[in-house]
Amino acid sequence: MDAQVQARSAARAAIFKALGHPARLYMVEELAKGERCVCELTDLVGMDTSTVSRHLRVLKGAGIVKDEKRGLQVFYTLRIPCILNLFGCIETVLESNAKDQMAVLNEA
Amino acid sequence: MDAQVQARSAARAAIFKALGHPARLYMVEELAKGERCVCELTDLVGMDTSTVSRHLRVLKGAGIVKDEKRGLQVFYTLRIPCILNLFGCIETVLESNAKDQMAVLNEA
DNA sequence: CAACCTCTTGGCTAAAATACCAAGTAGACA
DNA sequence: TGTCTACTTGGTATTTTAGCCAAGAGGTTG
Repeated sequence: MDAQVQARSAARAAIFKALGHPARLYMVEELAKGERCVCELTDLVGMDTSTVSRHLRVLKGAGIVKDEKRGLQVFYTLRIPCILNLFGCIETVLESNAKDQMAVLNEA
Repeated sequence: MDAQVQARSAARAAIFKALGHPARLYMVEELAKGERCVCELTDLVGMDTSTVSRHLRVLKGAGIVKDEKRGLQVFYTLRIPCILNLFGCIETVLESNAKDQMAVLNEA
């Protein structure tokens, strides 16, 4: 793994990493429906506002969302809609995992 | 975020999380070309065998790869080829980030 | 069966992520 | 101007992740 390959993998991995948290992923799904302010997302995930704010910063840092302040509120938007395409394959993996789990249970 | 939604997001996020490490992502890309034994992957990423083995366990735990022992070696294979479809969108995000970065530089 | 090879696991340490509360910032509005 | 609202940041404790070395497990081969 030379320096260039390393850098490429690191850049890609950073995006997956940003999506690799339940609350962040859920917020991304919600943002797919349209822009949301921090307060809405906070209600949605049921964590402290400060925690939600930090999660949003991670998503922003990865380039997945962008923010815009209007009045007192800050609205977040999905920057790259194709993120949603990812979910199809993820679902396939989950279904496959579930099937394997069933197979294991049947063996017992 | 009720229990069911929480569980669904957690399951999905776990897969992204597994992909969210440079070495693991690189190995997935390599496995896209065909099965590889641990020793080949170890050479490729240039880490300790034990570290590579642990990374592979993470990928296996997420249901992304499967393993098969043949003789002394253990061969890993991609379990769900559609994982590769994910990269297209990731690349879009990276390109978009790069553009923004350029814009910031030009402002200065 | 003894030496060897490939891989996994135990043990440990260092670094990073996550969550909360408290405090700060910035804008709205009486 | 003072206060309220929406959000971010500082500080901190806890948990998780990542890496290596050493040791074990499982198969091969002389």
